[in-house]
Formats: sequence, structure tokens, C-alpha cells
Amino acid sequence: MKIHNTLSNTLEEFKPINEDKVSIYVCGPTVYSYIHVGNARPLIVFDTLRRYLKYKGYDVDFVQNYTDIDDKMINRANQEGITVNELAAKYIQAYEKDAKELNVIPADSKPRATEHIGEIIKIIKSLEEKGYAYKTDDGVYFNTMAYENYGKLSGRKIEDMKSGARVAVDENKKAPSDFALWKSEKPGEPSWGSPWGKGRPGWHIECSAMSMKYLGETFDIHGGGTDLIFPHHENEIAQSEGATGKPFVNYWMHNGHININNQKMSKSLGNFFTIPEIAEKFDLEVLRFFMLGVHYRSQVNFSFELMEQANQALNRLYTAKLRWEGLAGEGKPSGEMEQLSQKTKNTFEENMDSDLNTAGALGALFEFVRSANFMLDNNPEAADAKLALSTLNELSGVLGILYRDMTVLPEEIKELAEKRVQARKDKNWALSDELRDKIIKMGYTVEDTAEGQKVKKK
RNA sequence: GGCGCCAUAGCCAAGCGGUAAGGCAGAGGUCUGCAAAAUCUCCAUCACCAGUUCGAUUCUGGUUGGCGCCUCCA
Repeated sequence: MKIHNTLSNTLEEFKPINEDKVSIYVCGPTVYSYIHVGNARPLIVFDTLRRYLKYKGYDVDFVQNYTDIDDKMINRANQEGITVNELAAKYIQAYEKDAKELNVIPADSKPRATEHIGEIIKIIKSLEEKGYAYKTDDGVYFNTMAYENYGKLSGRKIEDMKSGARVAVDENKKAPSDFALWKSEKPGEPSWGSPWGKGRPGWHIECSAMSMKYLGETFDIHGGGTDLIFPHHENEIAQSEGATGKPFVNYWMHNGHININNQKMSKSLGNFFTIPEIAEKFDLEVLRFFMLGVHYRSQVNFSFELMEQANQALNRLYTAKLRWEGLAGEGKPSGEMEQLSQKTKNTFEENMDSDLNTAGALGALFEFVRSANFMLDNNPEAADAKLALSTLNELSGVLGILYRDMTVLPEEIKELAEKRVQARKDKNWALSDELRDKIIKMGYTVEDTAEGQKVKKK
């Protein structure tokens, strides 16, 4: 499998440290608000990576943190009139609900920054001993000038940053690129004791502490959005490698951003949709499918029109699935279907092996649906619907789609459907059409077949 | 100012040296109640210019247009 590594900016053959085990760390959310569509992308991308690695036979150790202490947390907690801890609990819960609806497998470890203060202090101490950190009036800073490899991930030079700095240089810092490891206590803010006095950890150090605690000083894959490359990931490398003297991460993977009208979707620009907002209009599976339609490193423009397109495409897959489920009982071993199935898997894997090309893999899935349908139409006796179904299920499982149970209908819909069957018996077409439109309006589709009427979720 | 990325049909999107996957929309066929659903078929020479090559959408240089990072940000 080839993976694009931000460190080398090239496609590299993926070789895990342990032959059959892969360790992955993905930067999680700061839990001060609901996540938006952009935040959902790394969730979906790295969950799909995880699923695919499992499909390939690897054991995956997946860690995602929660940043539950920083300026935004404190401000928001004050605004809502609750403690930082209560705020974190509230939005972690919301996050996990969204993740579940996106069919994201819960991480093996979900560490919180505030529960790892001890580990954080240990790293800062070690950095201080090695001369990579210095103390100022408002905290402890990392000395980027002292770390020779600073900039190796983002390709930035400290000198360039000086000249291009858009923000006033902090007087306390030796260089503009230096960053806080520990922030001294301010009145009214949560704080913890440390060798440098009471205070709280800087943002970057948390991820170093938590990733190394759960995955070791060197691990396989670290993921996140492209915006994290600098400074966050650059700083993580400096701290971690500075403290341990060992390589921190072998493969850095970064997903592209979601745009709205060709502009980055972000909280600061205010042009974002939260996941709960999307969930009002679409099942979150549609969002997952939509994102899988584009390579994870590309930017994607988000719109409800595009979501509708994705919804239609997803429906096509569900239609095939439902149909094959109905036929599966009649499945007979078929060499032809076996061949088609194998060919599909090959194409699917080729694409996934090529830096997680989910769009290409999806293409293979759609082609499979068409070809298998063709076989089932032309020679249902010989075609193996059971095998078609299991292939579809296996591959869609890797992508984390087609997980909804479309056969369970609400009572309300059932009633309408029954009425419609009667109307059709009476040849009351006007009433039948009216009922059909009602059902469609409620998010379901109706299909008339030789055996009768089929109603399913849209 | 520094550093990157991108430009493929009405829309979305793979491919990245040998003559364009897939989806949505659209058109036509089958089926049907004149319908719907389902299903099948059809629908592009890859922003522009100049090079390299037997051959370029794919490589190089340039032009134009768009986006991102350099500040919290997925």
C-alpha cells in the first residue's frame, strides 16, 4: 500500500513498525462546540483508513484525543456559565453521537488532555534538561532555534517566519516561532501544579504526550487536517523528538479542507454547517458517502445540491443491495459471478492501495453493481445473488457505508403503503399517486414490482 | 512577501506517457396505468501557449484563473 507522506511530500510504500500491527494517532476536536462538516472529514478519512488496514489483515491501534483545556474552552465555559469540565462533557457527548451516526468506529483510546498533565510535565522537564525549553514570566517556551530540524514537516525556515510574521512578536519569546509548552496561571482559570508554578499545558504538547503514552515514542501514522501541519504538527515533532531523541512518526497524513463557495469552511469565518444541522436534512451516511467520492487530500466544495447528488448515488447502491437481498435465497454458485467479484475486489484494492483512493474504489463498486445486475437479469438461474451481495457488503463495509437497515419502516409509512396497495387493487390511480407522493415526501421511495409494492427509506 | 496545491463533460469526480473509470442531471429503449420505481443504452479529447517524445490529459517552461498555509482552526 502506498501512502502520501507529508514529511517527504511523496507517495511512499507503507511499512508498519510491527509487521502485523499499525498504530495511528489522529488529532481530535477541541470540545467547546459542535463539530462542523470540515471537522467530520478527518473522522471519515481516518476511519476508512483504519477499516481498510483491518481488511488487509492488520491489527490497528487507533488513538484520538480530546483537547479539553485551552482559551476557547475557558471562554466558552464562561459564556455558558458552566465549568470547563461540564463544557467538555457536553460536547464530547455530542461528538460521539455524531461520530456514531457517521459510522465511525470508536477509537481504541480516547485520551483527554486534562487527564495527562503528569505526562505533559514529564516531557517539558526532559526538554528543559536538554536545553530545548526556557522559562519566561508567562510560562515555559520551546526554543525552536535550538532544535536543528525545526521546519522539516512544513518546509518552513525560521528566518522566513521572522520576516513574514503577521502577528506582533511576543517580547518574552526568543524567536517568533517559539511556542508555549506551559502557560502560567491567570486568575479564574483552571490550573495544575508544576515545577514552573501553577498553570496549564500549551496546546501542542498535549498531543505529543498522549500519542506517545498510548502508542510509544515512535509510531506509524499521525493524521489530521492540512491546517495542522504548521504549526501544530511541526511543533509536535520538535517537542517529541527533542525529548526522546527518536523519530516521532513515520507517516504523516493530512486531509484537505472542506470549502463553502470555494472558501475554507471555518469557525472563524462563520461559513460552516454543524453536523447536527446536516443531520436535520440528510442521514449522515450521505455526508460520509459524499466525502468518500473525493480523494482525501483534495479540497472539496460542500453544498446541499452536491449532497443531493450523493444521496441519489447512494440510493443506487441501496437499491442493488435490497434487490440482491431478495434474491439471495436463490443464489447458486456461479463461476461468472465469482470472476466478476474477484475482479471488483482487485480494482477496489488497487485503488485503496494507491493512497486511499476511495473515489476510484467507489467507481469499482458501481461498475460491479451494473455488471452483476446485468447477469442477474439475463440469467437469474445461473447468477449467484448471494455472492454478489456478500461482495457488496464486504467492500461497502470497508468504506463504512450501506450500514442502515432500510427494511424497518415506521408505522405511519406502513399504513400509507397498505392504503396504496388497496388503491391499486381498486385501480384508483389518482389515489395511488397521491399516496405515493406523500410517502416520497416523508423521505421514502415506493417501487411497484411484479410481487407487489416495495417501500424503503430514501 | 515566503511556501504549497489545483484547473478533466451541465454538475461532482478518478486517471497522470500509449489515444478519457464512476456518480448526478439529460436523451432514448424495456416494463407499466398515459405514471412512478427499476433496468439497459447513449452523452468529453482533459484552461491556454510553447517545448520534450514515435506518441502528452498525463513530463518541462510560461500564461491565465481558483484555493490553501504562514494567527486559533480539521
